[in-house]
Formats: sequence, C-alpha cells, structure tokens
Amino acid sequence: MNIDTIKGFKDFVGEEGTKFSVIREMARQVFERYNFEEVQTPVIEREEFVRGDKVQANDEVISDIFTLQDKGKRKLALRYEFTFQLKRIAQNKKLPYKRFQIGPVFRDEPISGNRLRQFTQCDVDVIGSTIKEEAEILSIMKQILGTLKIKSVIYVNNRKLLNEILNEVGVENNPEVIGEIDKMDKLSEKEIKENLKKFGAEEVFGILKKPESYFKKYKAYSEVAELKKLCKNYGFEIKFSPSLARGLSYYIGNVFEIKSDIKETICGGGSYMVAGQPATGISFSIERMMAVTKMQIEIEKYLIVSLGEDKKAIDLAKKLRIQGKNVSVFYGKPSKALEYANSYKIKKVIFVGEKEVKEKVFRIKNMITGRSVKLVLKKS
RNA sequence: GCGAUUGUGGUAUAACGGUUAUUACGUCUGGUUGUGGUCCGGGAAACGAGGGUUCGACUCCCUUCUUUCGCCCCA
Repeated sequence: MNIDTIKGFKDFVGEEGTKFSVIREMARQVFERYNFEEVQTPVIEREEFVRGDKVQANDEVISDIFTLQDKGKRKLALRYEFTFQLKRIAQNKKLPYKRFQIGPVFRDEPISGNRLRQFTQCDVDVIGSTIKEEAEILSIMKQILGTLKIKSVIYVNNRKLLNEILNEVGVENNPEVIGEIDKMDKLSEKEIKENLKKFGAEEVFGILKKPESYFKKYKAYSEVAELKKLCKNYGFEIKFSPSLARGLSYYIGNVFEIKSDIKETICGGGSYMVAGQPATGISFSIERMMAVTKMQIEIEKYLIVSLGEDKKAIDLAKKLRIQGKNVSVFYGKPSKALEYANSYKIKKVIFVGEKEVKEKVFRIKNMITGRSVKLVLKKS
C-alpha cells in the first residue's frame, strides 16, 4: 500500500509543525486586535454554492474545484476559498461586519514549489466597507508581515480604472483581456502586445506604461489616491500598479497584491459585492508565509532526566508546567538523555538524581553553551 | 490538464543484463561513560507500480504513478 501523501498535500512535522502553528496563532491574535470575529465554516458545501458567481467567469477556476458526492447522491465540493460562504455568514449582521477565518482550502490544480492543493488560508473581510476599511485590512497585513520579518511590497490597482481605460480605447471588458493585462510584468513587451492585438487592445499597453500622474484624469483613480493617503496615515506605503488585475473573479474596486522574495504572490485581495453590500477582503496562506519568513521560531523546552528518582522528577516537571514551561521527563541514562535532548532540540536539561535530591539543588544544563545554572523555583 | 524532467532503505548515495544490491547519516537494540554530541557490538530497512523483451531485468522497451520546471491560474 502506498502511504505517501497525495501530490499537492503535505505533512507538517517537527519544526515545520511548530512554525505553522506559531504563525497561525500570531495571525489570529492580530486579527483579534482589530476586533474581527473568528468564524469556522464547513469544508464541504454544495457544488453549485462553491462555484458561485464564477460560473460565468472562467472555466479554469471551476475545474480547480474538488468535487465529491455523498451517499444521498448530493453533488458537493470542497471549499476553494472562504469568500463565498460570507453570503450565508453575513446575513443579518450589523454593518460593518468584520470577520476572519483560518482554515484549509482545496484546489485541484497543478502544483509547484510554493503551490499546494490543500493550503491554509487566513482571510479577513469587512462587509459594508469603504476605502477606510481597505486601508485597515492592509495595515493588518502589514503588521503580520512585519512580525514575520517579511520584506514586502503592496501593489494596488482599481478594476473600475481598468474598465475606464478599456472603454476609452473601445475594447470590450472581457476576462481574457484582463488576463493578458495581468501578465504585463511577466512577459516581454512584444509578447504582451501580440496577445493584446488579438483583442484589438494593443493601445492599452502604451497607456499602462505611462507614469502614475497620467492616470489622474480617470475618475476611478481617486479611489486609488484615497487608499494611498489612508495608508500613509497608518504609516506605510503602497504602490500603484496599473497592470495589476487579479485574474478573473468578483472584484469591483480596488485590488491588492503583496509580493515578497518568491515569485508567487503572498497576499491577495480587493473589494467586491456580497449580498448587495460593498465588501473588502484580503487573504494569505500560512504555507507561503512559511516559505518567506525570516522569523526564528523556537519553543523553549525542558527535559527532566530521572536518574532513578522518578517521583521527584515528575514532581519537578509538574512545578515547571505550572509556571508555564514545556517539559517532558526522560527515564534513562545521562548520555542517552542528552542525545535525546539534542535530537528533539530541547535546549534545557535538568538531571534529577540522588545527589540533587539530597542537596535539594537542581541545575539547568544549557545544551548550547554546555553550562549549568541553578534552578530557582518561584514560590507559587 | 499540456510540454519537458525525475525515480535505489527514513535521508543522501554506489554499482551492475547474471548468486546474498554499496556506503554514510538517521532509526531500533545490547554494553560502556553522574553530565553530551563518545566508544564497542547486534538488528530492521530500498531498486515507485504494472506489463513486456530475455535463459535471466534495478539495468532495455511500454504504460502508469511520482518528483522538478514551464504554460494556465492562484495564496
């Protein structure tokens, strides 16, 4: 029997496992600081619901949805992202409604280095939003990225602005043209022009290459300008990128994308409509953050080695746990214990043997320096 | 999904159309050492899967799966 993980799925073991949960917990706390409320939603939903409005958008996305059937022959699907579930969650909520969610989403799509078919999305959304909320969620991201010591650039554009430009040159606004525009910073000038030509949109290229000041003449640029100003108030900069489109989907106003050292985008989002309300949201995946973070993630661990003093060792472990330390007890010889500590990156070792018990002095051995210091137990 | 690429114990590797498939690390185990990354001994564990060619295939061929990289799209 083959027990390997399926292509695009991954185990997180050891250091990766702790790194994962440290990032998740940190993100959760930041979201809470902004009074977003946490929700949990089912992984499985009706297929038609998961597909949502994307039906008319592009077949590609739909083929990326994992589908399944239950015993009652219901057509079901694994959630592709979280936003569609807001249709249900946001009903009858006083606006603005701020919620966040962290959990796995599934996409049956080709994999590569930083792309998985199951990944953990961290998503914040505000229903009943204005551009002020857009700035707020960007500042949330900025804070998380800062904590993770990730160098990043936030790019912004506006879908209405793109529409204005397309109208101006008399090109129909279709997802394919938008798709080509989105590739501007990826392909060569020649390729882009050729691709755009197919839609009679080669003129767009020249416009998108113009300096930012040129775009002031478009009405929708004011939304970008406003967001820029608001972000400045928060103390960070964002960059206008007229070719940023974010593929297909439901965006109607400002769209954002955050880039870092890897070629894949690390955060993406924008403003859209849900249940007749303007909404804005952004999300990132823990897996991709793990790929770029420079943060040193370490959990302080203690190993108590019982040298024939099991009861004392367990007592000591209990005391340390009450103080909030992470501790495990090892029953065995000193050299094996130290080897064990090394192998699981346990940095502090305390031997509990006859001598220690008699003298009532325990020493904490630091595995990196090799030195020992006296253990002082706080009175509790 | 398409195109290219990859595949030997957990990891990293060696060899070969022909007996029992190399080595290292890790892992399990016995002994030694009251303060380490030792030392000595023993063990488990691999040719991705299926078919074909052949007297004989880990080796050649086909299929499939897997890996990696592009395309498409995305976090």
